[in-house]
Amino acid sequence: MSSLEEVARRVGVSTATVSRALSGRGRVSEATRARVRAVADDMGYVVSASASSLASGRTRSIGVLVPLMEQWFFATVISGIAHRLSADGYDITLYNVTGDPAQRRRLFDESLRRRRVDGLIALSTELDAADARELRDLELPVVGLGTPRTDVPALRVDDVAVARTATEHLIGLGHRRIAHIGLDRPDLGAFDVPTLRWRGFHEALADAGLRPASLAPADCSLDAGHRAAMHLLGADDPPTAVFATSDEVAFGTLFAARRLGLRVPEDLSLIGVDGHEMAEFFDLSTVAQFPHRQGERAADAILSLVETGTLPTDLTLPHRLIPRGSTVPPR
Amino acid sequence: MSSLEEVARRVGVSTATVSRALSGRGRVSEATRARVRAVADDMGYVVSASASSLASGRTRSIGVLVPLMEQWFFATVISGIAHRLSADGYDITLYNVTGDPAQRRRLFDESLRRRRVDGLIALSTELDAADARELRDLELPVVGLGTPRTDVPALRVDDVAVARTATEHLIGLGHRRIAHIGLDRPDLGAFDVPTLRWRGFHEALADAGLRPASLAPADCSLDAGHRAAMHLLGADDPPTAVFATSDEVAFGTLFAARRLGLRVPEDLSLIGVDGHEMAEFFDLSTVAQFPHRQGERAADAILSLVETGTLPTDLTLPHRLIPRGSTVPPR
DNA sequence: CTGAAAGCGCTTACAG
DNA sequence: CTGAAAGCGCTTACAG
Repeated sequence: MSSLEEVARRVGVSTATVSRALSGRGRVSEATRARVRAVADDMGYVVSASASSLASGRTRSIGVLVPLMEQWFFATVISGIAHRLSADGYDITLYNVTGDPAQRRRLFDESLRRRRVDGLIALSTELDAADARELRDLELPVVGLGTPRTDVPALRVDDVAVARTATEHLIGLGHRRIAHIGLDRPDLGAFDVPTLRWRGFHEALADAGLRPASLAPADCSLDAGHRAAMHLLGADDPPTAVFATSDEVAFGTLFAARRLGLRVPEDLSLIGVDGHEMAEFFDLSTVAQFPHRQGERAADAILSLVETGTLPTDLTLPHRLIPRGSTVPPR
Repeated sequence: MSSLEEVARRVGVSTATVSRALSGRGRVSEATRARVRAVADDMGYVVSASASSLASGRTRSIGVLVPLMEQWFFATVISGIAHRLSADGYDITLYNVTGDPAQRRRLFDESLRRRRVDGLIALSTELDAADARELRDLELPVVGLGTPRTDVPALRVDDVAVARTATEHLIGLGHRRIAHIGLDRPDLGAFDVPTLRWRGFHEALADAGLRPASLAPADCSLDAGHRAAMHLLGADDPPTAVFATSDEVAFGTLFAARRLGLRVPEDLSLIGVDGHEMAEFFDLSTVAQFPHRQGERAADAILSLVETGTLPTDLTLPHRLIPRGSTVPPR
């Protein structure tokens, strides 16, 4: 015997009424609703997710596509998403997207087709036109966060402005030989985060009549930052200031500087991006972007899309310069 | 019309046969199976998660209870879990457990009762007898990881041994005034991780005929470690060595030492626990415990419990001393 | 090896 | 406001 049926029997109403009373959809008299609630609570009854999903077509679960969940930034975004979703009674299903194309195919062709989620948040995941079409065919709403500009709507910080802010901070302090550790030789037609930061860096320098001292390639990890910085700072005539594309890259740069006997900020000014919790301890200047809040905003957006079919009007994410001891005028 | 029905119609067999062919359960001739597969692939057909779950009682999803997912340690464990689960076609549902008792009640009384998952991995979450009973009533298999000793089976590192290893390393170097930054005044009846590490620390000192120089309280975060260390190291007659209960606490200690003008390792030897990626850059000695692998092991265990009803025989997790530059003999 | 049919536990038009 | 009943899309004994 189904439990809903048991509740109905005990209260003396139909299963339809119990369903309405418990879900809040459809009209039920206040008295009936109260009795149903009381009996259900007493029995410890909760609707079965799969039965409810099958009948209603809604799962009350949101999927999150995430590339590197060990990184502080993504872990913090996910925490923000979870915080907001659980407040609305939604579950969160994690899909770890690796670089492996076969795994990615399986994700799109199988996992998402199983319809276990009502909507999707894609974190820094590149969705090409085919992906976007597939999601549209599945009628699966998506919201991106830090995704390159594609056909799917996305929340974004203005990464060009972020990079300009950081770079102009260094210029304003009097630096003239400024290097970037982030993306090298970007595809100028691209709109991914590292490319946009590269662009902002170049624009700020150009506006000031400066040319980049050098550009060291690195992805966003500590390790890559460290390697790039060892290379950059170990060369002849190193820059007096570095704009790192993330705080983790900046940490790597810090370790490299220390190993090379360069002092920060005396010999080298350094600024990152993110507002990493450890940046404060390193006394690292940064452009903060509040990832926990970003997660909440992304959750708001996907819930709005799933429940009302509309997106919040403002999809812009804030950022803020936080100057600390790692950036000073050059000697 | 249901899609399974559509596949059946196209192949010219019953839906029962399609179901068997696609799931691999029950006998189907190889020829039939191949035709069904081909048509299903061609149509892009994938079973509906909710329909399949409702009919079979299995969700192919595992829930993960996690207290602090922003922390590197937990994020890395989850990544290991996800890696292993996705290889077996299982989804992962994240349940963020906060300190809020109401949220915790909701988790047990509602979320888990919805039966959206086949099993549960509890990360460092204290499950009391009532929780364990509730899970048993729900017939929801659980495996703990880093959970205090309770009624639920759990994978564990031997935390007493971990702490002994770290402490004996310091003693072996010749230190006599050794402090612990971790738990202060533990409940000696408890078996949670910080308490066990506290115990190992004390045992190692006692065996060497030493007494703890001091004990500074801290939870496992960078911030708490920093605060505790400022207090401990700023006092008269500071210790010559510190055993920090985690690498993040050790980082906080490192920042505190720097702020107080103490040099590591010249003025202070320092060792942590975890094997944090950043420990290498800080040249921090540590007792590594391989969280990614822990996640995989936990996933293995819950899958085994869900699918065969048995646990792997060995639930012990390894650890290993990694001596680095932060620990040297005292002056 | 395969099919007919019941059933998993809900939700939701439809009718009153 | 409430109920009878169909239906959501599968799985699985049962029978052959």
